[in-house]
Amino acid sequence: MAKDDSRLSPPTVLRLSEYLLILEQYIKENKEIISSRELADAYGNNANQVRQDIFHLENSGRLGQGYSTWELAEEIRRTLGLSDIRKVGIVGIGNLGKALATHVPFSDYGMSLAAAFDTAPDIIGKKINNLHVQDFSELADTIKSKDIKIGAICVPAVVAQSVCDTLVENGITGILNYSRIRLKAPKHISIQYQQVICSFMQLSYKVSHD
Amino acid sequence: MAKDDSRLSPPTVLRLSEYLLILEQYIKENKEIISSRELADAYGNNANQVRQDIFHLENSGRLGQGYSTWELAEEIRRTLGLSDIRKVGIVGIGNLGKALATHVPFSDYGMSLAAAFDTAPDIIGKKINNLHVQDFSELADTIKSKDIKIGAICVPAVVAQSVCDTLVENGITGILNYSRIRLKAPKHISIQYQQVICSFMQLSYKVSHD
DNA sequence: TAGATTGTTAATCGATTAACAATC
DNA sequence: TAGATTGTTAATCGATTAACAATC
Repeated sequence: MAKDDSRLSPPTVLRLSEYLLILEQYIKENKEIISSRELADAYGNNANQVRQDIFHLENSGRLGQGYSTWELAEEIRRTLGLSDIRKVGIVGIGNLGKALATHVPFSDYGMSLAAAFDTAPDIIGKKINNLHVQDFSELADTIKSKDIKIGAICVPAVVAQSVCDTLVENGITGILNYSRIRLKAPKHISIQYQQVICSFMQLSYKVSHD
Repeated sequence: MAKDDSRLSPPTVLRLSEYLLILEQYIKENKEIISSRELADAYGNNANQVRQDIFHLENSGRLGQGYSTWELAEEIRRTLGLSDIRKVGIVGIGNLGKALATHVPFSDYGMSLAAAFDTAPDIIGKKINNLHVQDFSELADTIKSKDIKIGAICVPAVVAQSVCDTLVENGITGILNYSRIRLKAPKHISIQYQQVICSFMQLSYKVSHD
């Protein structure tokens, strides 16, 4: 039964995560079945690509009958490593950090927000999403004791690298970087860049070529 | 002189925008020259790819001598359509919208934040980054009179589609979507999805395969 | 000059699209 | 059964990597 374990390509991983959002919508509306055609229409690609993506999962739909929305959602979650709760920590509770902490539905997608850190005295101790913002100096202890493996960096550029270093020293293996600099880290650390200004620039290019 | 005008590929456009951030750093540090090797080291890819990306620009470095940081930056800006100021409007001034409005350095990259909208009475009228938050009902008039072409949607999922429709009706051609739903819009509208939870999921996959 | 480094073509690799037999 | 739809292979397309002559 075990399909060959080779890595999924980044574009496929991205699309699978986006399919999941669509599936949740379907599930909420009590739709139990979705075809590759429907999913493609909702996503904006084509049925061939949807099937090819799903083909890489270990098991999927029933020949000729479409996919069970919740079975497919579950399978995507499992494949993305979201079956046992992944704990996330956010460093920097400015507007952006606050937005992540309050609006990202971690628990709907197999994750949990386990800690939030800042250095500003007027923010430390505040409650946010059932969590007390902790002093940055407690970071090392907390991420070790809570076994947090993913960190989101939402601090100003000048301190981002040092925050990164601290996270790495204490066992974080995945970093989501919202700061505006490239981070240096050992190769075994996965870094995902999420530079807002770059999205606007990409859009600018698209807009100017239509 | 005109190089063939064919579109740059999305991965190339993304990288170019990211190179620009690195170049700005170099320029700030008064470094005038950068080699493909250095840029690749800073970015985390290889010199071949850097040169291949730059090759698609109309003009670039000097054979054997590396690239002038500011000439290359300027050329990237030009290519991405950032030479004449692109006006951006943000809809939804919650934590996320506020973060975009206050922390994204639009003006450093050939853009300008020209308007911000919300529906909450306690937010409307507030000053944010030299801009008064306007009532959503003024959106149509404002984006037409100010000729805003790019809109960022930072509203809750339930109203995102209707905001999108309003933007499209009034001449917006590029949309940055931070809401958690897929938007339906005419084909000539460029939509860039920026779903935060999906970045976390991608990271989860990476982390679980190391 | 010699070493460094670009511009550019060619080769490789990987992702998307197309096609269709198998199945319900 | 016939129509719909999947699983899966093959063909196409595009992006990355390698290589090197040209140039400073």
